[in-house]
Amino acid sequence: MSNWDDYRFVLAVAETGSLTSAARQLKVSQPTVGRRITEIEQRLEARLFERVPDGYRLTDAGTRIASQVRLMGLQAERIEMTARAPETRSDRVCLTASEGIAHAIVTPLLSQFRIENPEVEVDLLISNRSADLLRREADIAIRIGAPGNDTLIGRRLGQAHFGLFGHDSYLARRGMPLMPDDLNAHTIIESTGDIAGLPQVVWLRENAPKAEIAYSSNSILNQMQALSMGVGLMTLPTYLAEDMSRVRRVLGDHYNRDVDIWILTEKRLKDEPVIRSVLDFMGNEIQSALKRLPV
Amino acid sequence: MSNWDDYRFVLAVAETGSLTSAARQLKVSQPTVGRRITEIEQRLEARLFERVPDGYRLTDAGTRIASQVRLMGLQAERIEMTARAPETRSDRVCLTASEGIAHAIVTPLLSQFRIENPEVEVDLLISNRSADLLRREADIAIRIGAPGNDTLIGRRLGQAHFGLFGHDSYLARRGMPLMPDDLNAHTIIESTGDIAGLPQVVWLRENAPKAEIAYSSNSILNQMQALSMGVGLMTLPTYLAEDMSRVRRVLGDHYNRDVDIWILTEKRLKDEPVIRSVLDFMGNEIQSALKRLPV
DNA sequence: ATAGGGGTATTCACGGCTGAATAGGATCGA
DNA sequence: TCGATCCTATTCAGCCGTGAATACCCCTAT
Repeated sequence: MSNWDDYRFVLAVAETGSLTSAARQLKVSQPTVGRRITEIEQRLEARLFERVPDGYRLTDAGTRIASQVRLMGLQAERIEMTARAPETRSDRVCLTASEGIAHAIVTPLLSQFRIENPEVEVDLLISNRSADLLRREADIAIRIGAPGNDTLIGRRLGQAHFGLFGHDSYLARRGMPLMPDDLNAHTIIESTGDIAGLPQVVWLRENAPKAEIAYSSNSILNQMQALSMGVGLMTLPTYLAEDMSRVRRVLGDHYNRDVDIWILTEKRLKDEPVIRSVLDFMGNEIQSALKRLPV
Repeated sequence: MSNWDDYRFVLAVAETGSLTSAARQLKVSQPTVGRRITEIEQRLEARLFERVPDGYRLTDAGTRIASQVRLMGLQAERIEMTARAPETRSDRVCLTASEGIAHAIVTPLLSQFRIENPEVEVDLLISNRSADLLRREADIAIRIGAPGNDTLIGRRLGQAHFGLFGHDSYLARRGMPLMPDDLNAHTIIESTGDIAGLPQVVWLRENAPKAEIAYSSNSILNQMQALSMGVGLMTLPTYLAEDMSRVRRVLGDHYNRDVDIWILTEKRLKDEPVIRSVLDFMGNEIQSALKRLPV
């Protein structure tokens, strides 16, 4: 990992198509650009540019890398923006939760919260990446699993229960699986992206390696849409399943996973009164909501 | 915009807490690190570190910037990963669309597509950032707006129509707004995050600057949940509104925005047969689905 | 053919960045 | 109180990366 600045040169050459014009743009000399490029090609052990008579052209590998570098450039710009932007701490609280938790638990609670605390504005950020707190894109997170980082603190609110579900139309067509092995002859709805690594998802994938995958997405709510169209079987927490019509649980105790739900915040924020009020309200309400759930 | 490499130094000092140990980690000398830090502080015109007796500590501004720099570091790592990873092209097609389009249009079409093309696996990525194609996290995007980048090509599929909607329970309680000005006495459901800048969202914000914001989120489907609980008024495309019960349109022609829907892909990909099949199927089906929509 | 305008590769003097050395401040424990 | 041990700031010789200059390659228009 050395010299990020070289990437700036890659970007310029990729954009302008020649060392000379890249040098003009970067306000350095042409030999310098040339050297930097060969240097980074050696470091990455990959040929990024093809030397053509009228300049430098991206190779296939180079194209792939250049698109990544472009993002790095955007991030560099964002840094400068952040530096120039004045420090703001709004009286607005940003809460983040996964799609499913937000849909079934947080959104219904939020309107109640607003009635009791009309002066607090709450913004709900749907996201499955737990980096959001550290990035300061959110102030409070409701997540599966304990704080993984020591700048975060939190409180365990209870458990969510996951089961495997199918729509009546699917089950009528394909029959009801009775044992985990039966899943290999079934069709499932798969999770990808940020939610691909959740334990309940991994279990299904490992126990039904031969099952056909009919639909895969990073969005639980969209998976539920596919579920209710009878596309396949799907892992679902009971708090989402109980509101769906004509969907029933399969495999019962053979597929039964419990996960801990936590409410988290950054250490620095925990004593701010606005944060505190959301933290306490949401914590208590979700805690009792989780207790009411079927197991 | 100069010398991205300085950010690497910022990161090291932020992590280690002193010039000396950062120098050790970066395998350069302590004065070099010190110079680079003061240099970038001057460039950004911001004090990133506080000089404390036992080293350098991030200031508040520094903390904000450091978290951005960390992302740049992740991106740098990703570049190196990309460079080392062998070129792979799976037979899986990744499609990306916004939450709402995915929910109402793409998911229903996907099961049909699978029946006609059982050999093609399609993965659906829900996202509102249009960078996904450039990042190569997805192969095909269905988006609002034309390709903004010349490595992308696409085809216009038609228009979606946006209106302002309220739930019966809300309208009974608060009355029906008749003119745009009336909105200032109403409560609205607001879009934040990636979808905050969409034209239909901006229109509402500008035309109802005094309206109370009852709920704000980056997820349309969660906003719809709030809408159906009668929390407030909300901007919605007709393809989502038509499936909601007890929700009716307000302001009629006074709030009426049309946006173009496009299907996009990267130039290099457009001739791959697998991509082609998804592109054609989705393009045609969405095109005729959009034509059937109420205006 | 040939001149001219695009480009890259190579050379070499030089200026700026680097690092070793050093001075000096703060804290801690004997 | 003093030495040890962290740390930063400053200095200055030396080296490395830079840029002007140049050779040369390729293409095109005259």
